Amino acid sequence: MPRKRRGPTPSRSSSPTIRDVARRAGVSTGTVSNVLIGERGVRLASRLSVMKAAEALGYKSNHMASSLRRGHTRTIGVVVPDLSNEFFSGLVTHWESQAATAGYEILVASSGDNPETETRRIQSLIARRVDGLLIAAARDDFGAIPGFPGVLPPAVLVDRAAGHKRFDTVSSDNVAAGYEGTAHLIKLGHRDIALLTSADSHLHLRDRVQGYRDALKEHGLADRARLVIGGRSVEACRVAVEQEFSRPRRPTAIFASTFFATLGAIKAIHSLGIALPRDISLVAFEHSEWATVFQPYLTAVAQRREELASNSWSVLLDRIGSPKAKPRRVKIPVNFSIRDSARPLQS
Amino acid sequence: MPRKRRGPTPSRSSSPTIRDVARRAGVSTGTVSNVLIGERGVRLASRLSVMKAAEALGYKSNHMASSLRRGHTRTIGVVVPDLSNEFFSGLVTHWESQAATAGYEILVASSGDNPETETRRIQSLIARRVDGLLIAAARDDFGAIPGFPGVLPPAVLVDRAAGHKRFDTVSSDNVAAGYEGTAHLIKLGHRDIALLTSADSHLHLRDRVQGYRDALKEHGLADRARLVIGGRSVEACRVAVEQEFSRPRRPTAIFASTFFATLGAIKAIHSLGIALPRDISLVAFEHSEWATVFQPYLTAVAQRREELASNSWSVLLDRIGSPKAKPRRVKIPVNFSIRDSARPLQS
DNA sequence: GCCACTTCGTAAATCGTTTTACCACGGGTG
DNA sequence: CACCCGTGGTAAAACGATTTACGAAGTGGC
Repeated sequence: MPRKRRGPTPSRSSSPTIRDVARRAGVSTGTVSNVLIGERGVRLASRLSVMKAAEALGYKSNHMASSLRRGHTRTIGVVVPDLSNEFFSGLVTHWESQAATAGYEILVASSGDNPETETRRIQSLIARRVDGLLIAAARDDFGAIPGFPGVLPPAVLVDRAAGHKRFDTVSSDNVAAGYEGTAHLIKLGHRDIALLTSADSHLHLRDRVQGYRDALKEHGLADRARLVIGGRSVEACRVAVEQEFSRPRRPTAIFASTFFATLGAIKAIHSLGIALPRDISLVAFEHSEWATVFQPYLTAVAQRREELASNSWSVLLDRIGSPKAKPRRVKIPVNFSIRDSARPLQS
Repeated sequence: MPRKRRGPTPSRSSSPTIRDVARRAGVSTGTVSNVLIGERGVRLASRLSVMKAAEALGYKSNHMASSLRRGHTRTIGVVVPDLSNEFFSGLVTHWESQAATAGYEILVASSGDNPETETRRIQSLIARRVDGLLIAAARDDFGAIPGFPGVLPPAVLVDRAAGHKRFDTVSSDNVAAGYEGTAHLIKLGHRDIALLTSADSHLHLRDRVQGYRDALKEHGLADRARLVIGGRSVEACRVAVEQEFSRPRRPTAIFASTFFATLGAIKAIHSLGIALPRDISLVAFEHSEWATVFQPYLTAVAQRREELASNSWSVLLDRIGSPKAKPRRVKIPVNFSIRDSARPLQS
């Protein structure tokens, strides 16, 4: 009783659908799908006519519909504290390129290093049913979020929250970073070394402090530790350094253990009228092309962004492939480059 | 004859659906939808029970399904040449924050400043049915892409391809930028001013050159133009400057009209052993926090990233709202800051 | 008491794919 | 010739939401 036909659906002005293609090629939508996806064999004649029809109509598969049916979106959510920080934009750049070659797209979200914002942004990405999440977390205690670990899609914690119990993590060896920079300064004869950091709230920052302390202790300088906690801005770090310098015994070297700390320390040195590296030595944390034009050329710790990115990407894909596997913990060494901003102590 | 029930669908381990919520609350899915969207009135009792059920189940609306039905994705595609360039990552940062507050998400794609890659990436974003596109284009002639202008969703061309006929455009006033920097150097007494640029292939770069020429002409120096085309990397620009300095009459000032040009010029100046700003003056293009610690403090043109970003965002939303309106062309002034790297010419 | 109108709810259609279940057709085999 | 099997095709059932069409109450006016 085929009298009562399907509603007209008079091919709206919007994109052509698989049905339009099927109609034009004189086959069913199933066949069109098979041609386009290549799951099942299709006779050459039909295949050709489908392809011609698709071409003629300028057909583009609707990703929404396809995702809905297949149950995955081929989309990865990326959450970073601050995209305008070159370290994170570098990570995202690498991820984007990995994604593009693997047929994925990435949704990026900024947390502003704020746990509440981060939670909201992650929720939103989950609602969009991302296949996976790459997170440079704003906090170390990820499991504590109500209802989180359960419904979270496969996720990898990058750079932050190393060694979390329930997630895969990929991060730099921050303890070694702190150790190496400090040991270098000690070897140059420095005894009063200030470690400048942005905050003591994050594990990865505390790890750098740990490395600093380890190096001091190893050289019998444990009681010489001078921890300066600036804040999460260049200005805050500058102020902190200036204050430190107003105290009785001035440090002869500064180890700036974050990007903000690096810029803040340099600013303070300028404003105090001290000569770098003659009057003070500096070991920096940096990721920027600017560092190559800065004088003196900075002795610095640099994280291997590319390795961090590519490792976390493949760990995430593995995790998507086998959700049940035991969480992995990848640690990436850092590069330490000895250049001109740290000099032997003049006695 | 309700004997033959619907298939069981025994609530897989994955996310709960609206049907699960409906079942638990003892209402229909339509009602649940009405509660959650708030389109139609629902009695308080039902509303409450729905909300309780949704809460208990941890229900999160499936964005794919909803997009498919509603015909929009609340997703904006963002295409930039290079995300690790601070200028673009700054734009994306602002866009992301606008998006987050407006309930959108952004898909980011890098073109590598390569037209073919750009086309591919845009096609992919279109397949994902983004509601709009923010594009810092890799080319000026956007209409020439086969089959493009037709199926393209609402799009705004940002920073590049200013004044395109068929698209909205938002960009800096590059002619003014070129003019202002040059005029400043002329005012300081310089007559041999080299303009260093990365390429002559892009309109926005040619505009800066235009401003440079305008300023020269206005001061009767039209025949003193020295255009140095470096390349799209710091190194290429450095080499170009060094070559320029090996020619008979050395310039007394450089106007670096891109980010790469700025870094390249500084590197060249260092390697040539010239003193900045004593022996040579420099006007830079910059966007980085590093510039604030660089000495001498750079006299520089800076684009207003935030205005660029917020303007393009709202133009895009307008365009989505009224697709038929005439293309708009927004031009944003630049900031020119006189600081220490350009000095009066010593005669 | 009857009619019109509002309010609230439901079933089913729809969005555009993919995939399942089934069928028709030939060709080979025993 | 009967049977089986592989191939290529189709109709229809998903996927999970929104929205339409319609019906059942309740309310108020006359």
